[in-house]
This record gives sequence, C-alpha cells and structure tokens, in this order.
Amino acid sequence: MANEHTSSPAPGTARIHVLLPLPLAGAYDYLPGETGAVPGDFVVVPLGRRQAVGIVWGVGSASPDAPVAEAKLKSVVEVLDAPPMAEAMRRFISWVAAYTCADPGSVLRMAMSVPAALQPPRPRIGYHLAGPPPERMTPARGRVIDVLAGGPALTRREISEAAGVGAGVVTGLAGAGTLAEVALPAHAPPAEPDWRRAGPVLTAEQQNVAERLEDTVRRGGFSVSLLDGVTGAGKTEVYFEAIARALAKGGQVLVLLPEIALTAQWLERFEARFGVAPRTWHSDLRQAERRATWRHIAEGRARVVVGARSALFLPFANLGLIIVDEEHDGAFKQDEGVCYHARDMAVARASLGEFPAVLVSATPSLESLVNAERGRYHHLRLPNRPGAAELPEIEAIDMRSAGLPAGEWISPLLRARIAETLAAGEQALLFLNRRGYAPLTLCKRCGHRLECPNCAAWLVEHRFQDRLRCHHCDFSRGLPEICPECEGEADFTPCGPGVERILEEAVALFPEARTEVVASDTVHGPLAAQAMVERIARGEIDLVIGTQIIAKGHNFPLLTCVGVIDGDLGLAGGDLRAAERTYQLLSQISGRAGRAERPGRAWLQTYMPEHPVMQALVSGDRDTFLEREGEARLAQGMPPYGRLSALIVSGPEEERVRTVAVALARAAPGDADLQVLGPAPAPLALLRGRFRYRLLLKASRAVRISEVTRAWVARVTPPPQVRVRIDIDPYGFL
DNA sequence: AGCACGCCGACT
DNA sequence: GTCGGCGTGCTC
Repeated sequence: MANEHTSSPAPGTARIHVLLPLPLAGAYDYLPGETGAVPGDFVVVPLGRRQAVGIVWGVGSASPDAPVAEAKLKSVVEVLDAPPMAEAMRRFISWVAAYTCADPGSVLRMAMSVPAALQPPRPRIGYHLAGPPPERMTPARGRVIDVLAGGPALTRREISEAAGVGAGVVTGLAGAGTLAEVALPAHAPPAEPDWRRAGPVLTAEQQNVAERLEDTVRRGGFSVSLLDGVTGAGKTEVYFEAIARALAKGGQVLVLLPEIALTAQWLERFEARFGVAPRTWHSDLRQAERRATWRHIAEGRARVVVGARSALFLPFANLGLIIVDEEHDGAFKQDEGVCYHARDMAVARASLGEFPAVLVSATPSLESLVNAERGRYHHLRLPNRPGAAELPEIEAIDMRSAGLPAGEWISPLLRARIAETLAAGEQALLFLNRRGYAPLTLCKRCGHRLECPNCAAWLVEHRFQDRLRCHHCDFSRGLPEICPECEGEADFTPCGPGVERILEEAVALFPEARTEVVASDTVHGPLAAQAMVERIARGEIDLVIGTQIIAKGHNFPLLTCVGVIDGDLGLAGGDLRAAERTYQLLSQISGRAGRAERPGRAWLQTYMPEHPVMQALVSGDRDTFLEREGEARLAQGMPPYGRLSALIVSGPEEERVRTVAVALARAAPGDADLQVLGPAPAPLALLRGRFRYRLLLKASRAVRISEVTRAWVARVTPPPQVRVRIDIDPYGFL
C-alpha cells in the first residue's frame, strides 16, 4: 500500500485542504506529498483506515485559526486522471453549502454522484461471429447469429437487446466458440450540436426577444432574463437562439426542466434545430451512460445538457449559459437531504460563473416577477401565439348547481362538452391531480380509515394493481379481509376520486371512446412516456385521464377540450403559495387545449367559482391576480417580500421530538425583524416512522437568514435519534 | 458515509 | 465462556 510512506510526510511541505463528499463540517488538511496536487484536482487521500476520493479545495489549512496538528497530517495518495473541477464550480458548491446550511461535503456529494466516472474506463468488450454454429442450436441462439451476421462486433447488451434474448445466450455462444470477444474502441465523443444551422423563421416579436437574449450571451457576464410568454408562444425556439449564441462562443449550456420523463418532444425540437440530441441527465440513466455523460461534461465535450434539478451539480468545465424552463415549477425544489431550489441555485451558479441565466415560464413565479419589476431581471414578454392558434377559452363550471349524485365527478355540462369533442373526432383530457382509485378507504361498519402504519396518511387504493399504497413511503398492502379496527368482515368503501375512478366513470359514459390513464405510476420510464405521448399525438387515444405528469410541455394537435375534475384541489390547506400554484397548474393544463389551428376550450369544475384563482383563469387576467397575491404577501411580510426558513425536527419518539422543538422555540433569536412561528406538528406529523414538528422563521429581506438560522440551531443539541433539518426558503409543507 | 469501539442477549 | 446486535464517535 502507498499508505506506508505517504503517512510519514516529508518535512516542510505546505499543507493543502481536501473536501470529501462526506457529511463533515469542512475540508480536511493534508500534505500534497509527491503528488503536486493543486486546487481542483480529484485526489485519493487516506481517511482513518481507509481511503477516500475528494477534491483539493485550496492551499493552506482549511481552518487557519486553529489548524489541525502537524503530526496528524497524512499525505495525498494520488491525483486521479480526471479533469480538475473548475473554480467556479468549487465556489458554487461552497456557496450552496453556506446558503442552505448544509455540510459542504454533502453538497460535493451531489457533484460526485458518479464515483465510477473517476476510475479508468473499463475496456468495452464486443462479440463477433468467429466460428461454426454451435452443435446445439436453439431459436434464441439463431437470433443472436442473425443479429451479428455480416455486421460489426456488438456488446453483450446490444446483442441481447437486438435479439431479444438473455445475456446468458451470448455468453453461451462465446463458450461454444461461435462468438469471439474483441476489444471495442471507447465510446465516440458526443456529436457537437451545430449552431450554424438555420433556425426556424421567427415572428417579429419572437425575433426581437431572441435578439435580446442573444445580446446578453454575446456581451457575457452575469445577467438574468425572465422569458415570460404564453403557452404556445414559441419560447423554446426563442431560447434556442440564445443556446446557439452560447455554443458559438464555445461554452457549455445547461437546460433545466422540472420533469425529464416526458420530454421526448423537447428533445425532438432540439434535434431539429441543432442536428443532434443533447445529453440528458435524470434518474433513469443506465450506469454506463451516466458515467460517460458525467465524464464528457467534466471534459467540456458535452456541449448541451438537459436535465432535472440534480444536473445543476454536474461538474461543467466551461458552463456559459443556464436555461431554467418552467421556472415556476415546484419540482425544482428539493426538500430532502440538502434542501435547495434549483432555479435559485441556477441564478447563483450563473452569478459565480459570470454568465447569463434565462428563466422561462408561461406563469412565472411571484419571486421572479418581483425581481423583474425591481429591474434585477430583464423582463422579456411573448404575449401572443404566432399564426392562427388562439389561447384556449376557460370557463368555470359551478359544481354547487351541478346536482351530481354521490360517487360521480363528471358534471352533465362537462359530459356534454366531452361528447361534442369526441363526436367531432377530437381529443379530450380530464385532469385530476390524484393518483390511484380513491384517496381514502373506510370501513362501512365502524368508519375506520385505512392508514399507513409509518406515516400520518391515508392509504390510497390503486385498483389496477389491486393494492393500497402510501404515497409518502413505499408501504403497500392488499385490501384487508377484516377491518383492523372493528375486526368485522371486510366492508370497505372508497371515498373521493382518483384518476382510476374517473376512468371508470368516463368508460361508463363514453364506452366507444379509447380512454387511458396517464399518471406517474401507469407510465414506467422515459421510453414508455415517450411512447404514450406519441400515441396521444397520433390520435390513438380519444380521452386521456391524467395527473400533472401530462401538464408539461406537450403539443397534442388533436386535443381541444380540457376538463379539470376538481379545480379546488390545490387550494385546501394553508400553504403560502396554494393560490399561485393552483393558478400555474390549471393555466398550464388548460394550455394543452387547442395548440394547432383548432381552437381549444378548458372547463374548470369548482365549488368556488368566485375564488380569485378561478376568476383569473376565466378572465385571463393574470397580472391583476398576481398583483393582489403580491399585495397579500407584502402585507404579511411573506416571500418574495420577506424571507422564510423552516426547521423540521424529527425522530422516532414523539415526546423527545416535541421537547427539542420546544427548546428550539425558546432558543429562538429575539430580534425585532425576526419572528418565529411554532412549533407545531408538521402537516405530515408522522413520516416513514418519524414524528415531525416544524418551526418557521420569518424575517425581512435584509436579514442574512442562513446565518441566523444556523446560529439558532447550533444553540440546541438534540438527543440521539432526533434530527433537526434546516430548509432555507421552504416551499411545500413537507 | 464507513469503520471502529463498546456494551448486553442466544449459541457452541 | 464467545458471536453479534447496532448505538456512538471519529476520520485531517
């Protein structure tokens, strides 16, 4: 082991500090030894009795005021053969850690999520035909031989996929001498998007906005633009011009999307514009792909990356532009582990890297609009759809007078509109943001509600799978034979609708229509999602019943009627952004209607048609609605005019958790411009077997909320098993 | 995150 | 008498 001599350092070598992807308070000091390691290098260092990979974070001690004793220092084992992490990226990681009150190592871990990418690449092994057919011939073996006949050598996976056989068949044929192994060349570097290709013809309005975006890229330096344009205004094509400009300058581009799963149409548009597909980054990537992409990004060879929020922590060598599409979307907020909002962190990343960021939405967040109003962001508007396409007309259906019997959810009015749509050979979409058959199942004898044993949540019946599932942990069970409460024989009744139940009702109403549910649990993976989107676009489905997964960025030319089953769903509960989010979601889902030449209509079933959200949707007067929403926030000192941080105290014993929460409340900072709310049981008072209490700190914008919150939490030492999590700028109520 | 150390229950 | 459960603490 290299350990022997590296742990006895040569005297006089200046120390460096290395950040490890571990939840430690800071970087550790090491001696560079003979390695010549410099800041940014990926290095292997001894740590206890093992070794770990980290990044040289700087020269000198990590804590110059109280440096760790010279005698404790160990030496760097080796510098890995990987591109060093760019300085802007290192500064970003430190900044995110400070802002989110997370350990820097935990943030670094997000940037080092692919350890295999730092190892030398494994040789790729291919197989080609090299001998006579095997003595024992089988149909599977025959298909493998057909696949390879006359073609180039392929990997085992490629062969097994193409031939529809298991990998073992390939190995077997190699053992029989029919196939032989050959070394394949390493993956070719990704093809470069061609920014010189002519873009689509833009309208004057689009052209004007595109030029302003291109200008910010051409000038360089930090700036934020808010691209605020109605659904179908061509925002994507416009920001593609900014991407082209950034590519021309030689930089890399990151496009963040809230859900990567259903973006096949986005990828097609990109390919149509730039000739090749961009690199994608999301949770469904295969290990080898993940590794290659990470490496190409670090080497600066992947020029455009489109990904979910985690892509923000990829180690770009030379990032020159970030686009955050659907910037208002709540999916950009991560509230587990390191809590961060990818949109806000993207702006910070652009600032540290001194390049432009572009935030894109048809329904921008109040945060971004206020920043635009204050002149911090360029506000670029696309208020019109080009050509003949009209924005859908939205009408409210007053459910108080719909007279629906219990157990039915589609009003006669909506039913008639769907019938007309289907009769005209067009498509309809019924939207309900609730998976499963029914959100609540109760015992008819005793009224007992079937609940998750680990969470304070009802079990949701999923009739397609014949199971009850918890939507907050991975618990699931079959329908019980006897009631767990009264022990009477099973007599359960579903309460309330989910998409599966709406499907049942729709099939009864429109038996001729081809009807399908599109939800995250009925569409498995990006490929299935793409196939589903294509089937809808081709008109192979007449009536789509979907959750919010269907709301994002798709163009369904035949879809002319959108029905919202329960427009009020998101408004329940005391969430700060309930109205804003409901507006955004319903506006987005309504925008699915009528994107081609056919005019679209959206129908909102609601029990409160007078609610400002419904009024705003029906009148199309977004600005007045947001103005009022802003006034209310201002009056309460809430974001974006004030600042929030949340503490979530959790542990397996409720009493201990409560005690810590109370202690935190007592230790709360007492400044005049701060206000502590709580503690109160969190909205999900029990999650995955842990009891949860919540405290909220409200402060004026001038307060350095991260520092104040960190100091506050440090005043209380929780007993074992109790954890205090900090969420700066909390969003939902988790 | 690992990987030790350490202090209490069921086995050879 | 030991093997092993995972609680607690440390890693430059």
